[in-house]
Amino acid sequence: MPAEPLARSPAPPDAVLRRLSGYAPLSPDDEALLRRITARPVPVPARTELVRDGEATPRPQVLLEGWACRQRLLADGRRQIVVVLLPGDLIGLSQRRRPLPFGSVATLTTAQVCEVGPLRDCVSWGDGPPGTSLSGTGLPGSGLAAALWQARETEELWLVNQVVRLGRQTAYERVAHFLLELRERLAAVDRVQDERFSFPITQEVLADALGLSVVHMNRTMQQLRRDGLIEQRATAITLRDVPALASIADYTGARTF
Amino acid sequence: MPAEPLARSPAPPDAVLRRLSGYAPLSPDDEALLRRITARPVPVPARTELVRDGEATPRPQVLLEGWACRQRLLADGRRQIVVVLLPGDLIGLSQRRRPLPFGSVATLTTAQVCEVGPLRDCVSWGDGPPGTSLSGTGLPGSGLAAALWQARETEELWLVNQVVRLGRQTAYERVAHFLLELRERLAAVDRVQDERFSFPITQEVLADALGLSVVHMNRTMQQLRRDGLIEQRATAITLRDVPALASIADYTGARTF
DNA sequence: CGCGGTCTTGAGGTTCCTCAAACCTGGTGG
DNA sequence: CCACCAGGTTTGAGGAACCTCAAGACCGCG
Repeated sequence: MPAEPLARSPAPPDAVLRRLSGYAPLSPDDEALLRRITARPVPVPARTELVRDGEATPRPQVLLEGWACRQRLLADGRRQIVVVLLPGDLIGLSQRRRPLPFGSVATLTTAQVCEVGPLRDCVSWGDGPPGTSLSGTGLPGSGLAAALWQARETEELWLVNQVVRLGRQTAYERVAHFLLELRERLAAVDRVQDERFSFPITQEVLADALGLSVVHMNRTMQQLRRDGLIEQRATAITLRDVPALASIADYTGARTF
Repeated sequence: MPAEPLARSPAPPDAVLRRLSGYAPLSPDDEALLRRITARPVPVPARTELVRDGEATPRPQVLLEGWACRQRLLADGRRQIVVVLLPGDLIGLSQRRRPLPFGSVATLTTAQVCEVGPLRDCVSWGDGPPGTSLSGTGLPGSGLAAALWQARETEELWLVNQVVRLGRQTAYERVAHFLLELRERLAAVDRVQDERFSFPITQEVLADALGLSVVHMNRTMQQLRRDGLIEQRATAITLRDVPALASIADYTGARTF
């Protein structure tokens, strides 16, 4: 921990480290590498494009502070946010043989971002679950590679959740489900206190994430407030009744099962 | 090609091989391995569960014939099909440290399935794009590992497509978009002739995939037929005007860009 | 011939959307 | 200090898209 009395309140040390160590035990070397790599974050304003759509070889980056999203725009201007990215999330780690229209990545708020090219070079993904290295043990490997693998699996889970929300849930259910997912993800990087967390996005963004119009988004949020399920003040939100929300949303977190 | 005059019309040799070799050049050894592994397909009836939801270590399988899907069920019976699986698609290749609610995998039609455990053991995913092995060349590696990697990337693309369809497109657009995606995927395994391909699923399945009710699904298909965009006979479908469909759906294929 | 599964049609209702305007809040400049 | 503005939230009203319920038609199959 730094000795200087930096009074920045929203700076729980190193979101990435927290995230990844939650997936697999990291060796001191792994931790040192991560700390070194993320030592020089760069401030980025809101609405900045971090990865262009169709880039085959995006620069590997990590989001240390602030929110971002992966999104796709339709020709007529409609926007769908595919997934919201939170502190500790990795961006552009996987390269492809062919450019694919995965959508662009852009910041939603001012953010702290860090290039982590070394992660791509230093880490052998071969240690991830399907690899040979540890297949003898029958268990996924440990260390940075395993954690990165698990992070990728988790990202896929978010996509599945998003599909279910958009395909088969009502507006009310969608918001509840989405809030619970955010809560779980933010808790993993120590950003939830008493079911309360920072919520720095506009209803327009929320609407684009959940496939709704701004107006309906607004009315749905009001309903949740009236029902005593959430409470919103300034740029923070409190989930007043997590079990009720979970029941409404049919929420199955990553830890359940 | 086999010498026996097997009159089975829908048996273009080895969908997996076609799929994977489209992603990266395969060595003769790779091809031999694939052929050997998929030599003994097992027939499976429709509506058979291939992977249970939440399984951490699913058995690696490959779909050689027929259609399947990854789906998630809500407590009240609503079903969302997350992704449709076609001949040549891989199932359950990635294992996880923790069981995650990815949804179950089930056949939609009678199918030919093959267990491919060796793929998990024999292949070092470390040769995939983010690995060290070929990072010196600046290009993703070649061979089976690279192809498997690319297959995984492509699956993620299907999820993104699905999110955009469900979140921001009308029923009409969704169907058009979905049909174009199927066409492209089936073409990759040589199952499209003159924009015509087998389409063995009911409107109920289609509805569950596209987040619609059966009734509305039906009316939407009728509209597409009336507009001369598609033609359906028995269990096959013909796309009569691909450019028009692409324009309606704002379709960006995997090859475009 | 009857039967189950699928497709189709009709009618009425709900959810969600669009358009439009009002309101609120924080910041800026006169 | 106040007028003004921009961005965001809130409200109202009417309409479009989509849903549910229910029944009938079709079709392959035993």
